[in-house]
Amino acid sequence: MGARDGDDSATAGSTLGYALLSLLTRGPATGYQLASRVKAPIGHFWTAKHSQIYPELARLAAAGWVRAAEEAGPGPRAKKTYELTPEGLAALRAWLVVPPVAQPRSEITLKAYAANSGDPAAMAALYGDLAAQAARTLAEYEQDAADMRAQGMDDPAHPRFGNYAVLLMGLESQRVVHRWSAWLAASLDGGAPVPYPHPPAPRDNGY
Amino acid sequence: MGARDGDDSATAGSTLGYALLSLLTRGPATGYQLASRVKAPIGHFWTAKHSQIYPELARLAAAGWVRAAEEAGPGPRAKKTYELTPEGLAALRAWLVVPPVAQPRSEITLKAYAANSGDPAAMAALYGDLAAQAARTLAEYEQDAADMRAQGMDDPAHPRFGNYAVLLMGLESQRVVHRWSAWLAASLDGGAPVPYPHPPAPRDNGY
DNA sequence: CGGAACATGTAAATAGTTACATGATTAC
DNA sequence: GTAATCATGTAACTATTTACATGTTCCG
Repeated sequence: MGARDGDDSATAGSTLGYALLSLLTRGPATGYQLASRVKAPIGHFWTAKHSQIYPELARLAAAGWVRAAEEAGPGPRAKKTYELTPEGLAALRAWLVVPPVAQPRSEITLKAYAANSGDPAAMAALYGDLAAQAARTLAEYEQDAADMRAQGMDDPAHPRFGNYAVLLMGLESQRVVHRWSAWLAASLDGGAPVPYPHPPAPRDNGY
Repeated sequence: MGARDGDDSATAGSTLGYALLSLLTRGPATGYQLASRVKAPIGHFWTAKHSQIYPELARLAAAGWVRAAEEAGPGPRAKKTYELTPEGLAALRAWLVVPPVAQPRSEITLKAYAANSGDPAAMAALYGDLAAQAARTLAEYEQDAADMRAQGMDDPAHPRFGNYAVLLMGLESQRVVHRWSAWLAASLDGGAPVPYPHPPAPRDNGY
């Protein structure tokens, strides 16, 4: 129970709800716009289809966390532009400092667990492709990160600092996928142990 | 449609189903044992509760991908020990070489996206804690990896090579979480741009 | 004129979590 | 004796995906 049953201050939200509130801190948007905003950069770590977004926005509105302004829209229904309310911002702020519990999931790692049961050549080809793909994505992200730094987005005071932080995590993740997939492909191809290319540790920054 | 409707060769499985088949390649097990096997090491990348595992095993048995041997069990019901059938192994092998599509999800990265909306000191504390936790987990995994290498598990011919591959991905992931969380904490604490401590690239291995 | 982008919804199904329910054996 | 471990299930709910449904405007 607990969710949206009259008492707005005790209302609990879903992860997607908070993701939408986060997106609305960048400015008002329609459900349609949120569906595209959810693609970059946070889409690398959380996704949702419009069929999940629309009902969730209705719940957020019912809880008083967002407010909709209606206009005549292109299709048969009214276009609704949502904005964050002060209550929504307060709810978001409270959620931000709760330690996260959700476990990460990775299908490529799951497949690697059963590597012994697969055809070694076919699996080496799969992981070789994944490594190549990760290398391309990595190059893209490195360019994006440089552009962002040029705009001062690496400053925590910049209103879109969060975009930069998420991009850096995406960049690091692609780097890991690249290195690990390439190692796995080489191991399966060679049929003998291949040492993992651990990078030397960078200097410590005190944490 | 297509799922388990009579024609066993065209049967499509769920990701959890394939995860259970993978676990059964390590030997027969009860649902209860699979629920603990799913914890380490693949639990870092895929989890399931027993309430999801039992019905899924029933579906796999109906599809002919696993076979159950019944014995009198401790509780009111019979204990069922499942083993992989040749059809199950064939299905697993077919799934292994299909490029994965599932997007990764990460709640800590999602929270970082909204970093500007949170209290900087509280968020720095949260990410500092996450960095410290990741450092502890990392040390554990490094010990585990060394033990596995001592047992020859880094050889792709070793029957539990997959465990080693998954552990390496876990290790790399913790390294990234540690470095990135510490960088984020330092940025939020300082209120000014902090350069990201990118490690120097290790030598290339051809992929 | 045809297709892409804009715009919003619902229905049905699958996936996953939390809570309920039962009972033996073993270790402290 | 009481808690943990072994062992299996179901019910209810929440989360997510896929498919259905509608209609405009703008670009080529």
